[in-house]
Amino acid sequence: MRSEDIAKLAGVSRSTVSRVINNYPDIPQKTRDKVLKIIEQYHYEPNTSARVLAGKGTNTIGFFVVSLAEQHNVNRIYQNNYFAPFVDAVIDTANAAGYYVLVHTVYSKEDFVKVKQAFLQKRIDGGIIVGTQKDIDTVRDIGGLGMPLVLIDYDIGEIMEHHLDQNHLAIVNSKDYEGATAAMEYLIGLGHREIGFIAGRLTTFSGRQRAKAYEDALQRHGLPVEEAFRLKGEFLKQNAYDEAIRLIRSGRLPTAIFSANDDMAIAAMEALKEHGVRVPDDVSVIGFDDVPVASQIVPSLSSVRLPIYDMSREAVNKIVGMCEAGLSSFGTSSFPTQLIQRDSCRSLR
Amino acid sequence: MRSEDIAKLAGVSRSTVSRVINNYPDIPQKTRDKVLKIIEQYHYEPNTSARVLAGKGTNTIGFFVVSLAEQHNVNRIYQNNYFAPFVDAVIDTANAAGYYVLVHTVYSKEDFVKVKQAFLQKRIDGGIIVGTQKDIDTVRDIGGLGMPLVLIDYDIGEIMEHHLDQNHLAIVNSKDYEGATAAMEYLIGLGHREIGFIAGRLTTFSGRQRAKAYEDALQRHGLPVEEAFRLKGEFLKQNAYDEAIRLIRSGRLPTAIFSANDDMAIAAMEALKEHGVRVPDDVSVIGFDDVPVASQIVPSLSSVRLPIYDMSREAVNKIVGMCEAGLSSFGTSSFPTQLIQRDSCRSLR
DNA sequence: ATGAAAGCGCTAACAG
DNA sequence: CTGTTAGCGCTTTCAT
Repeated sequence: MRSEDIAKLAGVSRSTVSRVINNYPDIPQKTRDKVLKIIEQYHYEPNTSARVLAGKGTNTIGFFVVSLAEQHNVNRIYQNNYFAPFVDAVIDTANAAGYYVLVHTVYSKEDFVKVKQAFLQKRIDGGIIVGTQKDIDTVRDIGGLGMPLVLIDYDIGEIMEHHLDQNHLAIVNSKDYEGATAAMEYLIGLGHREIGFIAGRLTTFSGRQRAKAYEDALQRHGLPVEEAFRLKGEFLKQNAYDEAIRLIRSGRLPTAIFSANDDMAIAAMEALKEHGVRVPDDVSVIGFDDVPVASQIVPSLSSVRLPIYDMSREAVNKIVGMCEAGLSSFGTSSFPTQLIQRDSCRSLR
Repeated sequence: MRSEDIAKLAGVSRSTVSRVINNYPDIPQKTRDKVLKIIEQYHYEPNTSARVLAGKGTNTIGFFVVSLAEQHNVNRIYQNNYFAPFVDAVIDTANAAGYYVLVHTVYSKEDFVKVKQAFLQKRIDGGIIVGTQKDIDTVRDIGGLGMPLVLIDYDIGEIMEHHLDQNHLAIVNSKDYEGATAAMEYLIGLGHREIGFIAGRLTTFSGRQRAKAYEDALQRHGLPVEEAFRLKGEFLKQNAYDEAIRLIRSGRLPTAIFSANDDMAIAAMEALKEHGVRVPDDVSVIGFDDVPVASQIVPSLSSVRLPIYDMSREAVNKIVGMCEAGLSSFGTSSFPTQLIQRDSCRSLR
């Protein structure tokens, strides 16, 4: 069933059918109804490819989840408590806005060609990327295509510095620095002076912000900076677990550990537990992200809540705005986080 | 940049460019290289809409997640431990097979028109649906379109009974009946005779299978069938929590509870804990799905593991097979489950 | 207010 | 082996 068939059945021309479909104003109600009736009756739906080829948008956005470090992990992002909510929230919001969503995962540099192709082949009107590495090439590559792009968790400084075209680019972040600072102030307020840190991927903006907040807090309060207490977790459970074991074996433990995300905090807690170190009695632990499990484990994990739903909605709104109105809404939206106090931290006072 | 531009630059015709792109055999290496070089050089990518319009496939599959009961829950599927892994596994597998994935959520009957449109508008070559209700209309509607369709968790009996065209339809299930039976046998083997059940949505195939296995097990062992021990959870945490409270207040508890999924089992455990009922000391609990959290809570939850990754891969393989070769691979693939014993069940002997 | 016709970028007979 | 040509189904000037 093509528009021409509808046209014949309704006794009009294809142009008229097209006008009805696209809600052109100068068309009498009578004609409109006549055409609409046939369309209904035959369950006609215009062919998307033809419409796109004739100049319409695809009404589809791409959502790209970048997780380069997890390349060799079979249970990949769905074991990752950070990305899953973004995927769902973006889909929900975009669907509600009448957009289809093409979701693609990026585990390797090569996967990026698929992302680029999605744009270049005109499969999507615009795209959202989450988890981008501090890799200006990639951003320039994709951003240079001149198509609407929203980056979730990216340093606006990078963009400015490299003079990227900002007309179809937007950034959505969370206030990670503030959130991490809140976590540190909380621990310090509880009387902790020896505080360890499990770092995330420093190639991500949030990873760097959280690390910097840790360092700044120590310095601000004149607390000791122990290299041995600084673990490299890369946002991954396994790494955090291994590093925690190493720390335990070293014989010297801090009184508190701030982890750059909950997944790693939980992994570290497992390691501690297995070695007879009690949380929070011996060591306090606080995470980041406030993933659903955080409240379900024992002891429940204190954390910093990330407004993932708000961030996702903002990202979708921005991309839709750019796709439809050609709105060049450059700028960073930064969403506040919230300290969630639970049972994994104890006061030393 | 269009194929014509490439043609000019390479000194050939558009057809030749097309032949190179589509890997036609009868084209000399020299010509091929010449064209390929220009394509590389200009980062040319053929316009998907044009290719599709000219008869090619979209190389895109749709993945539709149906969760009708959660319509009014803001934190929807990403709070759902059952769907999230499917989403990710399908995307991963399809991406690896060179396919793009259009993901859409269905929370209401109206959302189904979006699903139908995705097919009718030729946005996808085929689709996978998970969570379909026992609603043959929907299946007939979508299946009647004549496009490749794979249903995850659906009763093949429904298909047969209604004489649906089976040439482009396949079903992928897990052995829920066997899995639920294993869970029941496990509890019974531990000496439990009063066993409660938290039912899932009986409109889903797995929901019905799990319920039937419960009933059959009781009957087979001549155990009492207490209506009061049969809770209606609809696969939702909140319902399970509320029902558990009701059961506790009734004053009579079974010695064990089999929950049709882990989310509900965990919710029930919370309710029990809040009312001073100890698990597994007072009541043993076993769930289904073996979601990641199951092993992380205290006590760790015994469960039945679902081979989500295998099911997803099979679904993708089937859909890809049907899309590419026009393979009419009708039939049901049914994947075995695995009983996972943890700390939430105790022996009464 | 509506129809005719050109064209979007590509593929696939058909010729040669 | 390669070029010419006719669509694929729709939108959109341009006429009328």
